[in-house]
Amino acid sequence: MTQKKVPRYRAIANELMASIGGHKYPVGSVLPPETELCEQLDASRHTVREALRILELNGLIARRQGSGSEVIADTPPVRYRQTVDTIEDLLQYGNASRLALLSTAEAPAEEPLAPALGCAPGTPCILLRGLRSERRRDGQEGQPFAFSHIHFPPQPARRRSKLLQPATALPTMLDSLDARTLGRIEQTFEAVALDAETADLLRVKKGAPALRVARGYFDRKGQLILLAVTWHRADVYRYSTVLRHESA
Amino acid sequence: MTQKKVPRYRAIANELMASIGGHKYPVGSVLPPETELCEQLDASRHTVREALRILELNGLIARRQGSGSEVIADTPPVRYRQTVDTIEDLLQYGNASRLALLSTAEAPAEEPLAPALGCAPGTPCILLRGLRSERRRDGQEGQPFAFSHIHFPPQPARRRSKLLQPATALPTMLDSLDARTLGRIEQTFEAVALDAETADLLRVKKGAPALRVARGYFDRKGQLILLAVTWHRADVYRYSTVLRHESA
DNA sequence: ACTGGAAAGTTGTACGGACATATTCTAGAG
DNA sequence: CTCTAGAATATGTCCGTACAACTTTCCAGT
Repeated sequence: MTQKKVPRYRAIANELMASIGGHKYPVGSVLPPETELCEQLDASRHTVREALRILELNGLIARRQGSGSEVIADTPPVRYRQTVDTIEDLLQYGNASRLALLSTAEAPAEEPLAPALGCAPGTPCILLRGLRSERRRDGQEGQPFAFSHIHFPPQPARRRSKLLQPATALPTMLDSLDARTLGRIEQTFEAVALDAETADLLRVKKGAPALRVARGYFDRKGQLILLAVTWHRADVYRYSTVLRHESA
Repeated sequence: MTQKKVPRYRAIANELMASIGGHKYPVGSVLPPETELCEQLDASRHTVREALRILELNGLIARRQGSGSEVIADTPPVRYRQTVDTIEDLLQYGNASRLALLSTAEAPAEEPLAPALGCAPGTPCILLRGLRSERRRDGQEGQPFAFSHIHFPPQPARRRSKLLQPATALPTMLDSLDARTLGRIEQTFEAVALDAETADLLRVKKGAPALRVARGYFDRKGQLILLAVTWHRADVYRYSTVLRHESA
C-alpha cells in the first residue's frame, strides 16, 4: 500500500525540511540556488519553487531576490492563534447588551494611568464611565453586569468636545476603533474584590469578586487609541477563547 | 509617475477582489473557470492561478479540484491573532515557577465535569492536584500563587498507572501536551471567591478573589487530552495577551 | 424509477522556455 | 586605496503545453 498521493513538490519540500532539520543546511546558511536544486533533485524549476514556497510559508526560509534563500529556522515555529473577526466579537457583548453612559468628564491623569496614556501625570484626559446591561426582549433594562472606565489620551479639540458630549461620545468612540486603523490590542485579566462604589452600581455586595479586564487599543503605528477597563460581575460573566494550532 | 511595479498577477488579483466586492461574483457563487479567466484577462493560466492563490490566501475563495472556485467572502476577513509559541508561553509561568504535586487520585467524575471529559457521570477519572509556587533564587520555595486541578479522561492502563504514580505523573502529563499532538486549546477566565480549603492552600483569607482559568487541551482530532483548572491568587497574578492585526 | 459508468468540465501537478529585476562580485578608472 | 560601472548570479514574473485527479452531469441499461 505505497500511497503515491504525495505530489512531487511536496516530497521535495519534505526532503528539504528534513535536510534543514538535520543541519545539512544550518540556520543562517543559504540554500543552493534554485537551478542547482533542479539538477540535484531532477525536477523543473517550477516544481522546486513550489517546494520552496512551502518552506517559506512554514517560516523555515526567507527568500530574497538576487540574494538567495536563507534558512531562518530549523523547525516550523509552533503557533496557536486566537482569531477574532470583529471588535464586537472581542468585546463579546455585541447586540445582546448595551452600554449606558454614566458620565463624561475630563480629569488629570493620575500616576499609574498617565504613562499608559502617554502623557505626563496631571495632564487633563478624557474619561467616560458607563454601565453595561443585558438587553432584554421586552425592552426593559436588565441587570447590569459590567462597569467600564474608558480613558483617552489627549485629543484634538474637535474630538475632545465630541467625546465630552454624552450624545456623541459613544459613536465617536466606536468610530475610533475601526478595523482599518486598529493594529494591536493588549488585554489583561485580573480578579479583584469590588470597592463599595462599583459594587453598588453592579448591585452586589462590597468585596464581591469581579473580573477586571483592561484593554489597550493601539493603531497601526503603535499609538494608543483608548484604554478601557471593565469590571465584570463574577457570577454572570466569564471570558472564553479558543487557540487553534496553525495547520501546515 | 505611473509606477509599473505592480506585477500582472497582483493586478489581476486586485481586479478580481474588486469584482467580488462589487457583487459581480456574489458570495456563494462560483468564479469562471481558470481557462475562461485566461481569455477574459488575456493572461496565461499560470498568472491567473497565481492571482487566485492570493484570493485564496486572503480567504475570499475556496478552490476545489474538479469543482471550481467558490466565493466565500466579499471582504478579506479582519483578523486579530494572538500568537503563542510554546505551551510554557501560554501558561506564562515557565521556569520561574514550579508545580508541586499534592495528590494523585482516581475518583468518579461528577456532573459538570463528566460530559466535558467525554465520559458518563460516575466513570472513574484521574485527578492531579498541585500547588504552583515562585521559584526563588536561594532555592527556597516561595509563596504559592496558584492551585491546580488537572483532570484526565479515562486512560489506557499504562498511562493510567504512570499518572497515578507521583514521581512519573508530571513528566507524563507534559509529554501529552507535546506541540505535535496539540491541536486546540480552549480557555475560560472567571473571577471567583475562594472557598475555605483553597484559600488555606494559597494562604489567603476565605472569600478572597481569585482568577480561575480553565483550559481544555485537545489533540488534532478534537479529542480532549486534559482539562486543567487553576485558581490564581488575585493579588499576585494577572494574565495578559496581545492581539495583533494580521497584515495583508 | 433507479443505478452504474462513461464523458465533460475544472483544478492540480509538472515539464519546458524566456526575460525582468534585485543583489553581489569584480575589474577598471581615478 | 576608493569608488563606480558592469558582469555574474539569483530570484521574480510570465508565457506555453500536457497530463492527472477530482466532480458533476448525463445517458444507457437494468
